[in-house]
Amino acid sequence: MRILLTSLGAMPANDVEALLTSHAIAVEHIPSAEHAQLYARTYSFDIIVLHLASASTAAIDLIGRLRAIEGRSTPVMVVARQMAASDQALLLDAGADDVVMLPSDGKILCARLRAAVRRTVGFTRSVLQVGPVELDMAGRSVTVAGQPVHMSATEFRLLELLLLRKNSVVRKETMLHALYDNDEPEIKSVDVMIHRLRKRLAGAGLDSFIATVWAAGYIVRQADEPAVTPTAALPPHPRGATPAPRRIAGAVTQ
Amino acid sequence: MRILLTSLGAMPANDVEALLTSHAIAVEHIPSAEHAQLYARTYSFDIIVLHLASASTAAIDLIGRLRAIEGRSTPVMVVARQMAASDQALLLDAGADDVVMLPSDGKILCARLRAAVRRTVGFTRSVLQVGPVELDMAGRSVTVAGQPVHMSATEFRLLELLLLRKNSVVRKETMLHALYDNDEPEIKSVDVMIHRLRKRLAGAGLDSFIATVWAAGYIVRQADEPAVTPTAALPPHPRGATPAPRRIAGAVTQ
DNA sequence: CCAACCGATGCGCATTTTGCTGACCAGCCT
DNA sequence: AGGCTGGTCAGCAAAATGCGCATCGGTTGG
Repeated sequence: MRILLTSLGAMPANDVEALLTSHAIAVEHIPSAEHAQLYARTYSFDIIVLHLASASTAAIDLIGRLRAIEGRSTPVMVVARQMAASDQALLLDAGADDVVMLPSDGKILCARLRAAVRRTVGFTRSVLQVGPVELDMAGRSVTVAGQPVHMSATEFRLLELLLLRKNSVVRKETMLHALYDNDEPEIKSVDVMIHRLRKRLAGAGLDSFIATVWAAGYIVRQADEPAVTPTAALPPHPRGATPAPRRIAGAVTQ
Repeated sequence: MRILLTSLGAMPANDVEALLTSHAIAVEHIPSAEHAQLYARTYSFDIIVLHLASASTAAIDLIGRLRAIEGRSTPVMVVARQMAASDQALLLDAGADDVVMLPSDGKILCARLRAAVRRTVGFTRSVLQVGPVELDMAGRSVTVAGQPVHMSATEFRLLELLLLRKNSVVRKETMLHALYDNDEPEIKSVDVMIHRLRKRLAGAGLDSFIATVWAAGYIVRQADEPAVTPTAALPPHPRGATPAPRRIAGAVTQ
């Protein structure tokens, strides 16, 4: 964990440094806030600890500037000796991730440092991607090669289903069951929805993204790791490849 | 801001509830931790406040389970009356986002709540900013392009909800639950509220800030940051499918 | 090798679902 | 009393959906 420790004004942060180092946490102590900004801009830290005397406007500005550094994700923790409650609230609202009053227990300070660092990592947006198609589950949006593509609700859910089950055949009955809670329409509607979905994708310049598996369903194949070119590698039809004449066995998802 | 308040064991959290409500923060108080888990699984909250007596293993388990609910990492704040430093550190390392000792100043508690919530959704200050819109969670004020815009209480909470959930679709049912503690009105009221909120923003010269996602809800999208997308450039494809509608409808980005 | 068959595809229309907007009325707080 | 707020309703507009029908294409059996 890389920690940048600095202070504003004439605050000696030596005691804080001693407290942290005594808990086996290495800090980089830059006494001048100006230098600290340069430092944080050049190198990357997990957290910035700011030793303050009061909640001055200069301090609030500094918090804002430190947070804005490096893709605005570095957490800032403020330590101070004495501070009014309203000032603490002010600093928190201004962007400080935590405010700790000194003297503080070393264990707590370290745990708070870890907590602040842990929080800022891990922004995962649920995006399914297969080839040029990206589907944002949270934002309910689809892009093909970066271009946004409009989808109706059912089309979206259908594409979501196919992407979740990529590389395996999805049967029409499965789609019907997944798309409708109850009151399922005729199975033919699935064909129509597939057709409409294909038309949407074709409108974005993407053809044959959803493949038809005859008498089984549909499939979206992941094309990454292109050791073999799937377009050319599709044999017309291996005549004797299917020993079972009527039932097609294979990777069929329920 | 949607807050779930619960406690472990026989801890009455009524004083915490009173403290928060006295600061105009609405909480949902579920006395039983078991029920609270079910509740958090069903609805989505911005933060879970957990009233503890001590750092028991049950408490640590509960924190882990609450955090893991529904994929979305809901922040958990622990409030307690007295606790050893090592126990506080334990809870923080177990996944708690903040630990506050009671009695605490209401201002600080609220500011810490705001800080914990905004961190987990990607904001850096308690002033939520998306495009020209700035919403001050602490000051309960809204500005559009620097100009203050008056909002009613419901409109403010609705906008706050949309901003906290930026880039993800908010369903109408979620809004209904977030806007009303009990006695929910009909779902159609959400349409009207959105309409009124849009009219406020339009009065400040801002159009199509809140986009409709058909059959799903509403969304506020943040224009993507200057991060360039070096996607393989596809030749411009002929498209006549999207004739640029007057009103943004459906799952279309931007 | 050919033809019949059956599933897949394409298209258009009528219907249903969903969203938008203005209006009305009932509380509530000045 | 009067304005602000908030819930409900009705009418309208738009999007989405289901289905019928025609056609295409592969599979299969002779």
